[in-house]
Amino acid sequence: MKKLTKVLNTLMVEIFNDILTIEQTALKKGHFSDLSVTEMHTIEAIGMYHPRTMSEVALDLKITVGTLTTAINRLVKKGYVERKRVEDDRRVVKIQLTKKGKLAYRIHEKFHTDMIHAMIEGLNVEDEEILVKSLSQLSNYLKKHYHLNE
Amino acid sequence: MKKLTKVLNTLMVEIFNDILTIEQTALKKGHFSDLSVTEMHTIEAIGMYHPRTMSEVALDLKITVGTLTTAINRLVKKGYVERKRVEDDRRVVKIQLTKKGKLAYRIHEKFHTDMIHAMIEGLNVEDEEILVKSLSQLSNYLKKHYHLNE
DNA sequence: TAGATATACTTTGATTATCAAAATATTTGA
DNA sequence: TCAAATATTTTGATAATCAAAGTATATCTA
Repeated sequence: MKKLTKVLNTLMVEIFNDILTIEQTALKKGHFSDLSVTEMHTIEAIGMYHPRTMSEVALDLKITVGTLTTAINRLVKKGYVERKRVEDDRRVVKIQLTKKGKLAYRIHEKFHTDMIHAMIEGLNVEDEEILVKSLSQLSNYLKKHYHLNE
Repeated sequence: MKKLTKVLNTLMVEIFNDILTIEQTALKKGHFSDLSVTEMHTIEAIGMYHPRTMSEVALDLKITVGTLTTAINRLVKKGYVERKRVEDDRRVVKIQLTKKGKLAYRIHEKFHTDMIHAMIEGLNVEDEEILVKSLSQLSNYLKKHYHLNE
C-alpha cells in the first residue's frame, strides 16, 4: 500500500473508532448517563423543531419501524421524547423531543461543532476549501459506488 | 453555526453513516454474506500474519474477553478463524485467520484503499498535505480531549 | 357505500453484541 | 505445596436489530 494511502487510512479508521468510543464515554460520564449512542442518534434524528412521524424517523435512521417503536418506548419512559396521535389521520404517530430531549440534542450538537473546530484550527481559507473538496469527493464516491441516494 | 462548520459537520456525519451502511450492504451482497460488520472488524483485528491471544485482540477491539469468546466461537464455526492452545502456557489461546479468513481480510482492506483513493483523486501534493494535517488535528484533538491513549 | 386493500404503527419471536460476575484451568510466587 | 495471579470460558442479563404477524384506521373500487 502506498504510504499516503496508509497514513490516511489509519487516520480515518482511528478517527472513526475514536468518535464511537468518545460518544459512548462522553455520554456515560456527562449529564446524560442514561443515554446510549444509539439513543442519542435517535434523538438527533427526531430533531429540534417539528414533530416527526415514526416512518420518517425510521427511514432516516435506516432501521425498521418496529425497531424504532421499542427505542421510542424507552426514550418516552426516560423522559426524552413525547408521542402523540395525529387527529387528522389516527394511524399516524408523531414523536417530538421534550425539554430534556432538546437539551440532550444541543449538548450533542456542541460535541460535533467542537470537533469540527478542532479539525480546522489554524487552516487558512484555501486549506479549508481543500478539506471540503476531499471530503466531498469521498462522500460522492461512496454515494455513487454504493447507490446510497435514499 | 458557522457555514463552513455546518458543511464539514454534514460531510463528516454523512461519510460516517455511509461507511457504516456500505460495510453492511457490501458484506451482505458480496462474497462474505455470512459476516456482519462486527465480525469483519474482529477479522481485521486478528490480522494477517501472527497468531494473537484473546486478550490482545479484545484490548484492540475495546470489548471484554468474554464478548470476544462468543464472537470467535461463531467465526470458528463459520470457518474464518482457528483456535489453538499455546503449549508453553496452556492458559493462553491464540487465534489466527484461516485461508478463508485471510481472503475476507484482503477484500475488506481493498474496500478501505479504494475509499482513500477516491478521497485523494485529483489532489496535488500540497493538497494531500493539508488533508493529512487537518485529519491529524482532528485525531489529536480527540485523543487529547478524551484521553484515548490506550 | 360495503368490503377489499393499503397504510401506519405495535407486538412477537428470534438473533447478535455486549457486559459483569462466576467458573475453570493453569502458572507463578512465597 | 498451596495461595494468588492470569487467561479464558460460561452464565445471566440487557440493548439493538429484523421479519412477520397483529391492530387500527383510511382509501379505493365495484
